[in-house]
Amino acid sequence: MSQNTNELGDELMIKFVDLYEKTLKENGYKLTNQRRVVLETLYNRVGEHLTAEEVHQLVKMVNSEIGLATVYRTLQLLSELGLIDKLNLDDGVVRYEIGEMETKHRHHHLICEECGTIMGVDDDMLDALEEAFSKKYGFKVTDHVVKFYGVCKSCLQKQG
Amino acid sequence: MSQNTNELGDELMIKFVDLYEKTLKENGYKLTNQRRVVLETLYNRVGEHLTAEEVHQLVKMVNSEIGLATVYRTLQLLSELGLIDKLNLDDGVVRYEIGEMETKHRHHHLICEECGTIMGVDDDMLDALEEAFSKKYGFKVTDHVVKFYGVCKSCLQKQG
DNA sequence: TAGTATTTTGAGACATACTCTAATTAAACC
DNA sequence: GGTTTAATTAGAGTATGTCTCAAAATACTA
Repeated sequence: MSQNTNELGDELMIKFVDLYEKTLKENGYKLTNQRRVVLETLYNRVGEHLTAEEVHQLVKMVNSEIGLATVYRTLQLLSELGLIDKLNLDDGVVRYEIGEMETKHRHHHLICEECGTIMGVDDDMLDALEEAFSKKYGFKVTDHVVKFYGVCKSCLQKQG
Repeated sequence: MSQNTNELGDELMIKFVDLYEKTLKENGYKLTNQRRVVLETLYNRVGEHLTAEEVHQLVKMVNSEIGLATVYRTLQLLSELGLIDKLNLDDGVVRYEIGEMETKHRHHHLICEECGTIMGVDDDMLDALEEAFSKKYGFKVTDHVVKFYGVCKSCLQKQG
């Protein structure tokens, strides 16, 4: 049985997994089969915001032996390493997503309160704001989380 | 026994509770004794970021009969009505805070990763950003949550 | 390649923040 | 004051997420 679950030979995915393996190794972690499957699953769902439970369901389709605890641990680890993004919408579940390889992992979210759609938006408009805060409050900003709530384009259109 | 737990006759607090009662009534809710105690407790802790459990502890000092579930419900309700702010730092507990009456309840937070201090910051620097998003993505922003992580002034000084 | 040390995993028990239920109590409105 | 409606209490229940520990996989060394 192949170690790699991607039988189609998707070059991009291989490149992507290689890159992530490098980061794992640099931090003293191993790219296990389970971690690879989680990564590939996320890769196949770029732009979606999945809960640990959802990831577990998807992952089990590839390897039904993988446990929920492993998925939780893996998502947490990948998130700590900055390989994936964690998103908390205050609805009692934490979501994770993987970004495009090229873009920075850090971005904002537009959350539609009508249909629940979550849009990831890459934008560094906040860099200036960070500097302003540094000066004004003597606070050295190292990271930020920004969520915009509102109504998305398509819901606005439906409302007329 | 007095209905009002504030025996000192703090005019500001009375004014404050009156204002909040008005908002509750306008939305079809009653200002019960329990809700008043929760409000007064928060009022006495302006600027702090309390968990439901902490609020419950404080509230029980005034009226030991008040249950935890009521505190949870009250905090949720007040938050929905915009009377208090909800803050999620992703550490498994939701915190609540009450703002000064004069200032808008919506503000940003600076979270020090060294000492855990949470600073509330009133600033409308994001208004411009909201407009930019509206134009760029056709997304009508109605609210936003912004958290800055980093190192606070006093921790920076300690580090030298 | 065999042996050893270190990580990682899996299953399920566990922890904990929060919510629901149903009977009781309190508040609002004539 | 009596009626209606909303709110509260206590504790059982729910759900997300974590911990434990034996077993397995991986990396390291000879």
